[in-house]
Amino acid sequence: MTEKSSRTEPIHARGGSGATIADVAQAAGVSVATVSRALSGNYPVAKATRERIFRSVTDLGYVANAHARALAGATTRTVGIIINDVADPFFAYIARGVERQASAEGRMCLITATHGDKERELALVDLMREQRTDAVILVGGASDDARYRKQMADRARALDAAGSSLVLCGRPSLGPGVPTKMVTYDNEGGAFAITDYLISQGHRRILYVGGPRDFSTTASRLAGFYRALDARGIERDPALVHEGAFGRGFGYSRMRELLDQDVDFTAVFGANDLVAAGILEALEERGIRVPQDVSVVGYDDVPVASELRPRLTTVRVPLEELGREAVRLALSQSPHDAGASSDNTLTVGTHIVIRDSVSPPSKP
Amino acid sequence: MTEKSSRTEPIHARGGSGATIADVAQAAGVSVATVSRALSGNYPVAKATRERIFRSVTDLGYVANAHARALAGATTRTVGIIINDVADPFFAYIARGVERQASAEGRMCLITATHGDKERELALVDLMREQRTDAVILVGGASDDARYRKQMADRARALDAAGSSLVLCGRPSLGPGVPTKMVTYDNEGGAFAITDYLISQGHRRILYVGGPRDFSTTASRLAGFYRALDARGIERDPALVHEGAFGRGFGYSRMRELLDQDVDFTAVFGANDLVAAGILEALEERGIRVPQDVSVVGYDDVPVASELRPRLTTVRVPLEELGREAVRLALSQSPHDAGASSDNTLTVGTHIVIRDSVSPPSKP
DNA sequence: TTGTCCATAGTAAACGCTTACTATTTCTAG
DNA sequence: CTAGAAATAGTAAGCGTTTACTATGGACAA
Repeated sequence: MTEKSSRTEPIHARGGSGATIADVAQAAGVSVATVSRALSGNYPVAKATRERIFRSVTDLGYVANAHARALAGATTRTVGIIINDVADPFFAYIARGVERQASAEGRMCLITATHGDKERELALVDLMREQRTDAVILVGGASDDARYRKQMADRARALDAAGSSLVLCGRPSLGPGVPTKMVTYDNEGGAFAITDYLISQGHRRILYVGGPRDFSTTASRLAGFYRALDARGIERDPALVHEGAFGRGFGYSRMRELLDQDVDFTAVFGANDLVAAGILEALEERGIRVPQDVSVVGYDDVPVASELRPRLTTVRVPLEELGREAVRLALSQSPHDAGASSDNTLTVGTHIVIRDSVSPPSKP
Repeated sequence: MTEKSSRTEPIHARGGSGATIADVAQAAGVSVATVSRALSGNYPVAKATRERIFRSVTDLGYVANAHARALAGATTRTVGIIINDVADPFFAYIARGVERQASAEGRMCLITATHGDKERELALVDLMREQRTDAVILVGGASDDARYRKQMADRARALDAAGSSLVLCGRPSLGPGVPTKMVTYDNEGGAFAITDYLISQGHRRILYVGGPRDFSTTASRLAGFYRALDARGIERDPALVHEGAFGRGFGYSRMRELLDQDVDFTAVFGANDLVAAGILEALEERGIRVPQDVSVVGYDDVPVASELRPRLTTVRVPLEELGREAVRLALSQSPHDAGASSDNTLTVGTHIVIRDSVSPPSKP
């Protein structure tokens, strides 16, 4: 019996942390190596021995120390996900997809929130790096900032060097040569489709409200919006485009202002469903009927869209699917993207769902 | 130079995991101990040395290995939270509170979901135990099952023995003597208040719909409901109570059945807002006006409640606050509850919020 | 009988960090 | 000037696992 294995009480007496593998080994009368093998099952252990070990495990209520395991072994079986806000349905559904797929692949899921703070986002990536997660999934649009891009690219490289990977989910590439994987949805296409639908119903003066300025998501949706106008030969009118923020509050207050200013329009494109909800509220408050007097559409198709009255016509984004795919891609062995679009970037489609908030304009 | 410090490449060449503290030490020309001290800042290090070290750290893109740190040091700076579903707003708001408070206290947050599976819940507690989280927060009602209770009690003891703690959030105690902390909200009181409000408006025949049978949350809400009836001398009618599930779908389908059966009632108490949303939908479908023909109330005051038309009168539960408090309590040094209610159990209040879904009954 | 091979089990060296001791300077007081 | 106290650095012993090597004892073939 060596000195080491003879200790019976922890040296630092750290509040009596639970049983260790050594305790189990002692109780079962075998070496720690044998216990480790019996537990991981990747090496033959005699049946009788194994049973004795398992009995000791339950008797002692032993669970392995994940940190020791991570330190000694290879992988941590954890994926990290960074979102804006846990309670925002857009992110919550993506997180659900990530959580489900991760747990289906036997991983835990470390969820953190940036609350929209870019610096915090960078810090969180580092935190996940410290945790040695198998992958880190970065969700949601990104602001267009060169310094930020460079910093994130550095982290992508560090993650890559450590055998992990950075998955960009619904946000633009960090540039060629930066080792990332990407899963996105057809933002521009959805915006095009729903704008075109509005036009096909006879609308010509369409207000675009919401979405932060210089933000990738806003840029794509606006691009689709403009493309639809251009395709039908409708002039772009800057007075009709009102960026600002995502969120119900923004939709409500900006719509009120616009109503006060007597702008001429027959339909409103809310940058997302929450903005559209705010728009609907402002409209309702002024006694303007939807869709009889003005039509409204949103984007994302989160549950509010169908709670609203009238039910909101919007663009469906397969949020949960997006999260699932992000994990699949992250955990797949495919090499990272090293530039030109390889199969490391996956795009899921969007489509419009027609409900009750659009009709032909009353004043044609 | 010892053998150990002379190694320059990792023995297992594990896909080139990032720089280690030894690399930083070498680059800065000091010992690892000094680097460790400079980084944690809990021991004096000469200014020049410290600067040299920090320079090497950024040069190498070094971040500490959280697992090694957890293994060597005391705490993991992580709290675990177990909820039903990330995308259910009830849980999402609690999770947001947890996430915010945890990050305010410099902790990470491990979020997992049970999808309503009791076995999975037990397994998740073990997973968190493996992760050696500083605390594990268990959210939401629990089913009343002796075997389950015993198993969870065992885990509470194990967690306690390991210096961590189990926080029960919005669920009943595991019994006297089990070391847990609790934060709850006044479920019964809220149900009483809103039922009493309905009665004060003149309602006598009130339907109660939703909530799983043998579930702690359902039990408390029903208790409050009954207490209000009793207080006003209204007879309890079993035909008016319809347990089943939380969720929009249940509210919708059960309400349809009830409507077909011609049950006599003037108001409906939805076990939560989602159930109430389903109820509203079924009512709308049949052309029954709310609140003119029947009044409806919900519980929780999640965002849907104010999206609905009519806006739902409901009971406000300070969800985010609940999550925050759970973390505060978990991380506080107060000893665990060892039986009789000590200050380890905290109850936050609920109150009704009156909106547009209730009016006096038309047929009095 | 002897030599081989297989099934099991044990030994001990990492993994990357923290921290109790120890060692070396450099001050500061007497 | 010098003893003793700071201030600053280094050494090395863990922390709880995994796993490459070794060791042991039969079973089995020759």
